[in-house]
Amino acid sequence: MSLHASIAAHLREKGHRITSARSTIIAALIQNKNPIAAQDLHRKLLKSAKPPNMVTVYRELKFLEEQGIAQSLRLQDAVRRYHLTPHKGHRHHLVCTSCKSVQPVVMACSDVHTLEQRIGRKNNFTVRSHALEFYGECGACVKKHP
Amino acid sequence: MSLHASIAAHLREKGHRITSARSTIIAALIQNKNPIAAQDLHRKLLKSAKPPNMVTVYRELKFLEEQGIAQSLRLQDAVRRYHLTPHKGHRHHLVCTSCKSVQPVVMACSDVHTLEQRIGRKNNFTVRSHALEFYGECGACVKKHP
DNA sequence: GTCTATGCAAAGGCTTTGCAACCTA
DNA sequence: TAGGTTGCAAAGCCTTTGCATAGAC
Repeated sequence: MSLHASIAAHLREKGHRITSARSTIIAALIQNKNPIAAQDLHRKLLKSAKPPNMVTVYRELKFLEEQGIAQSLRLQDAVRRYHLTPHKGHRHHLVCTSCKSVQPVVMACSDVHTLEQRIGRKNNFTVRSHALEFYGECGACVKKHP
Repeated sequence: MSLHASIAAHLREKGHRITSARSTIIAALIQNKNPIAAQDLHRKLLKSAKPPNMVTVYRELKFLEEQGIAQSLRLQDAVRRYHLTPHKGHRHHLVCTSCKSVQPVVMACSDVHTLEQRIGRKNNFTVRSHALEFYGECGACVKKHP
């Protein structure tokens, strides 16, 4: 069963309907591995057979997050970006300050976890999760503007 | 010379004026060590002698950032928070998901820097800076809701 | 046929901008 | 006095909400 089909089955099981908008959006998320903003996703879908409304994209992404199928994050700009929930581990991000691309990095968090423990104890704070982003320039942009 | 006076002197030197709004806002930033949102700062200043306008607070914080006196950051909510530029090092943050407080943690970034190098090489990405936030519950909130 | 999901319009929250009046140096 | 600053109003951007209609099952 394809990823799309298994997500659809999961939703149907919960009593949700697989409409063309929903299907299109899920497909786009599967295809697009990097976190993407609602507006950008909508722009992309304008080329599709039956482009869903901007509002629908917002609502659908929020819905998929509630269902645990997608996750969202915000970087230093105020924009919320969504990506499929990875099967395991959690992601950190490489943000190119030049072309604004956001790229997930899957990596072991063990170093950060050690840090978490230390910081938590020192500050009387119970750490539940963390977010780590690296800002800089991606390979392509370094080539363009050396 | 107090911190406030030295900031004022620095700005005057650059041809800027020390108005009552500016002075009030700088004083508030000095007093308030944790990152604070424009709206919250404005609310606080309503109690002061001559409360500056909301718009002025926004403009002033942006100005102070341009002058290198303040720095801003955004967490997972879309709100921009400002704090004075620390003399050395850079800060990471403890964000309480219960009371929404944001607390800076000064810590050595050496571990993260090592990570930076590794990640950068592996992904063909030139890392220039990073942001690390810890989400969880502060001591007070853990006590309240155990 | 039922009830979820969609589209449209409008509103909401945070932040920025235009412009005339104000006030510091 | 001159020019940086302020306040007011209005607009901008991203996102959410209300409500009637459309469409999946």
